[in-house]
Amino acid sequence: MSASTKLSTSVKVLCYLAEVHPMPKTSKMISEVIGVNASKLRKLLSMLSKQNIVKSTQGISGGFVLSKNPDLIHLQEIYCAIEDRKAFHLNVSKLNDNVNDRTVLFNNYFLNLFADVQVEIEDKMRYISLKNIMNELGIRFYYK
Amino acid sequence: MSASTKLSTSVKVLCYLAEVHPMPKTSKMISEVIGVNASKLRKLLSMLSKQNIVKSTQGISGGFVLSKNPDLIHLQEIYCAIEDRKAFHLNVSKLNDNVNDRTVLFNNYFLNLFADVQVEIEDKMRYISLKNIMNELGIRFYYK
DNA sequence: ATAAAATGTTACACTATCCATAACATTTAA
DNA sequence: TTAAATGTTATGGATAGTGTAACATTTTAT
Repeated sequence: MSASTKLSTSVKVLCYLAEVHPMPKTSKMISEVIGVNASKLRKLLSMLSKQNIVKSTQGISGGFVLSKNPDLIHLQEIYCAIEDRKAFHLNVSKLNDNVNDRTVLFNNYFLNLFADVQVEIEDKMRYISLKNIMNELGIRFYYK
Repeated sequence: MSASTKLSTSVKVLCYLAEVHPMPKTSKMISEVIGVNASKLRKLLSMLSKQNIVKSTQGISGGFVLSKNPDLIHLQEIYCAIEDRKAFHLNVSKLNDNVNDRTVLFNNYFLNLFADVQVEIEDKMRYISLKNIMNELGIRFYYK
């Protein structure tokens, strides 16, 4: 799953959980609504759970619930929860005998450039909440 | 080759061509300096040639030359020359019977968001010229 | 307590993509 | 005319991604 696909899938799931809040939904139920394999959803949701975006409970009548209000969940934290690798990733040259100072110089330059870009992307996402998205898409939700 | 690797490799090559300007350099020569396979370099350089960033001449004593001054070559045009796909690419769901209006809604939302991000990245790159980079890295070049 | 049912994680076969290189057709200048 | 360069296609091996299954672990309802 690409970073962008993971992000959009996560948002779809979270919007669904916001709509049906506070009813816990199992990965199987979500799978049927979203159309993504339940096992894969569990992997995604387990990461969101570790960052306290959703709350999971096991056992009978368990499932997943939003752990905070949609206006407190931002795209940036979703993105960081599901993606450790950066959006722009430089495959720096393997260090061998042929690597000279010049190569190191270039690699550092692009590493910095891509880091800058990354920061800008995350800044943009930091100001978009789940509530923003649902409002924009005309999805009603109930919370608290 | 990832987009970022193609970009940094291209810049390395272009800097080298700027340094030795106006002497044509063959893909084999460049390969030995940059440490990237000559065939792969030709593929990259052929794309740069189509966007008039380098000029190629075939035959004996042929090779590649910068086609304009380093201060007129910007990262954005290099990036566009070598990469058709966007940096952020949404794998939109295959359209089947299960795809409902909701899915289309989400896909459009993220398509727009990623397009915005793409524009910002390109804007950033539009203001970085090859000359900027060479100055910053302390690489002297001769042109015209 | 026990069993049912959920998450969380690992494993796996299959596929697709990537990558380095080779091979060859095409072009061009000496 | 020929040598030598680019431009493009092909290829085989490695690598990564995908969808799914399997199973251990946890937890609640009875």
